[in-house]
Amino acid sequence: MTLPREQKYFILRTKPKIFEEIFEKLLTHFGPQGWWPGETPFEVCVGAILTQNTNWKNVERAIQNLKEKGLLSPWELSQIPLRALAELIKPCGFYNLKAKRLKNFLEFLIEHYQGDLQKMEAEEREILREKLLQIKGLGKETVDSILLYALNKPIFVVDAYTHRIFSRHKIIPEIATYDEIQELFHQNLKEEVDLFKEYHALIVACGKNYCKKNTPQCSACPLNVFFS
DNA sequence: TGCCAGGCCGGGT
DNA sequence: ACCCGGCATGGC
Repeated sequence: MTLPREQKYFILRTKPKIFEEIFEKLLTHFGPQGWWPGETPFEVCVGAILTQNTNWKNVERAIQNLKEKGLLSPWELSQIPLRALAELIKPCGFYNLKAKRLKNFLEFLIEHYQGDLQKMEAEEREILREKLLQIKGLGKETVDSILLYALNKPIFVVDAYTHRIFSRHKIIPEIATYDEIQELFHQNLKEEVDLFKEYHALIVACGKNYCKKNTPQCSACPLNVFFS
């Protein structure tokens, strides 16, 4: 796939190293982020599902509730009734939906890997990705977050911030799809887990602090130096 | 007060 | 193949 649409926007022609340069600029500005904010791979999986279209602060509350009840492990969490689970994760919103989605993921994890994320990690990346995408409620971003941050697979996580920041700076077209954006990162970066982890985290930092939805001018953004 | 947040699904064109 | 409403809480 080669971004057949709107190729005129494509800045790589004149700035072939732009993806690496942006990473360096963000890293210098924000410093290392050390993502994902979670103590265990399982907590990362739970957080990835709960944070769908949701402020991370609210997700922290939900996770804290689970932690206090000692439910933050696959077997424990699979035992709690759906209704009770929904009640516990209420602070993160969409709680009925997300309770079911957690259950769907747990069912898959236990059925195929006996609740052992290390066994899941042993799977080949693309095979596992396709399997995870079959789970109802897990889309590309959620699955890729789990693959990268919980299972250490080299795959780039694309999110709303990635799309907004890179399209706003004319690096990608507004209509670019998830797959197209992801492929650009893969084509223009070394395929390293730590790089992918840090890069996505830095994009989120930039999106939260500067490239906000309602401030299109983005005046203090450290990336403006590329387009002055 | 209203808009936004680290999406995804299902039904309708 | 897109497009859109629904899902829901808490922060600013």
